Amino acid sequence: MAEIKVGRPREFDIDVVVDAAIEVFWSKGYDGASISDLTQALGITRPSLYAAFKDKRGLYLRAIERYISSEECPPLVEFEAETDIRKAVTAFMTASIDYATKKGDGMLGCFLSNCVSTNAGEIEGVQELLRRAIEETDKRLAKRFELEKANGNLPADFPSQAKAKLMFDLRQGIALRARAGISAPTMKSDVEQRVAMILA
Amino acid sequence: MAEIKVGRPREFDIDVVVDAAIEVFWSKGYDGASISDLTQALGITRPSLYAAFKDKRGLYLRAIERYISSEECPPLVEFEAETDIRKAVTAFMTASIDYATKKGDGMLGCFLSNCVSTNAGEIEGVQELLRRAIEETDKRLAKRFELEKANGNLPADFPSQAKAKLMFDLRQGIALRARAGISAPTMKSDVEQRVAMILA
DNA sequence: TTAGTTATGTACTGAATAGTATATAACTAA
DNA sequence: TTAGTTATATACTATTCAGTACATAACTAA
Repeated sequence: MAEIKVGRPREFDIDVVVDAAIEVFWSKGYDGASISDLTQALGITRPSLYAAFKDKRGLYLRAIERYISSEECPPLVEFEAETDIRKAVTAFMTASIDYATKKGDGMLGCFLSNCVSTNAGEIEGVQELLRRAIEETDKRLAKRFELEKANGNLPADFPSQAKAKLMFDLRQGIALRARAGISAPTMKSDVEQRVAMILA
Repeated sequence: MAEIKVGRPREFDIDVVVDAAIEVFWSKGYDGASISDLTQALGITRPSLYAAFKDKRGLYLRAIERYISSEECPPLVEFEAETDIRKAVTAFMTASIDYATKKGDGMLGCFLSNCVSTNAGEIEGVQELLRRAIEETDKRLAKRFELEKANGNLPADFPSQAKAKLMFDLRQGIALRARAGISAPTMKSDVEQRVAMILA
């Protein structure tokens, strides 16, 4: 498919704009974020927004897709980066807490957990994206465990799938607690115990 | 405080109305639920709504408070009702899955997790209510474990607090998965393993 | 240059929004 | 009965909303 460019080029970087949209949706919610809120935060005009994303829903779906596919999710990245499996699990839990609490008041928790999930039954296409995000994260976590098993660092009967889901689900609890204003240090007091449990 | 009643009495049961409001907010979200949506579902007129709850936010806070304080939360109630602790934990997990998946499409998951949490940073008073809800649930769960310890059904060093939070956090994962359309049977395949882990 | 194409800026539209004014109905207390 | 009080019903208002029309600016291809 040869890309033939004609006409005036777009004046903004679409990825930058979508990143900004994530922030707006995250802090205000889908219904709470008006087009004016968005255009102001994204630094583009209304017609540009509609030309690039068709409508508000189009921008929202695009934001979710970007959030899912980007390698930005710190807990997951840190889990995969740490060489020692115990340290990796610990990093996942710690990063989950930090990520959920460090951002501004409106962006506490997790974009998927505390924003997207609200519209899963309301906006066409959201539920599918959310489901894909969950299943892919489960797989990524389990993959690492399988690798450790192959290397003999985990017992052969280690239930990678179940443990992956366990870690994921625990993270949702952390996201909700962060959203409720519960502090990082409070949550971190349970990390060590949980890591031991996950690897038991 | 002697209640002196004067004038025309309210024609609707306020608790019934608030219950209906929970359903509307849960399925449409706070911003997504219009006053017209609400009055229609509650079967009352606009002026009645404003007279009884001051404004939309007042009704929302009232709905959250009722959801928290009511004994309706099935997982918690079943956890407290079962006599055997292992069966009780199993009941909690199973009921969490059933409760999150059995309701209509808009009401999947959990009202607190998948609706209220979205507005925690946006509407004055919501974060405090959410936090209270979490802390009280943690306490209720831990209390049961402490009771079992006193009766010698759990080891003396059983970390009731940590286990309570664990159960709560797992439930949030279940709520999110339900919201994403993941089925109850799929989630139930992990219950036995998780129960064993909680009581280990 | 020039024709064709696309993005942007301004200004707008019709619909939906939260909240209210006013009149009336229905109750209580005496 | 009657005066006082409160809920309801209808109808409204001012605002905000998502989405768009139209003119203009800026680019590409030739």
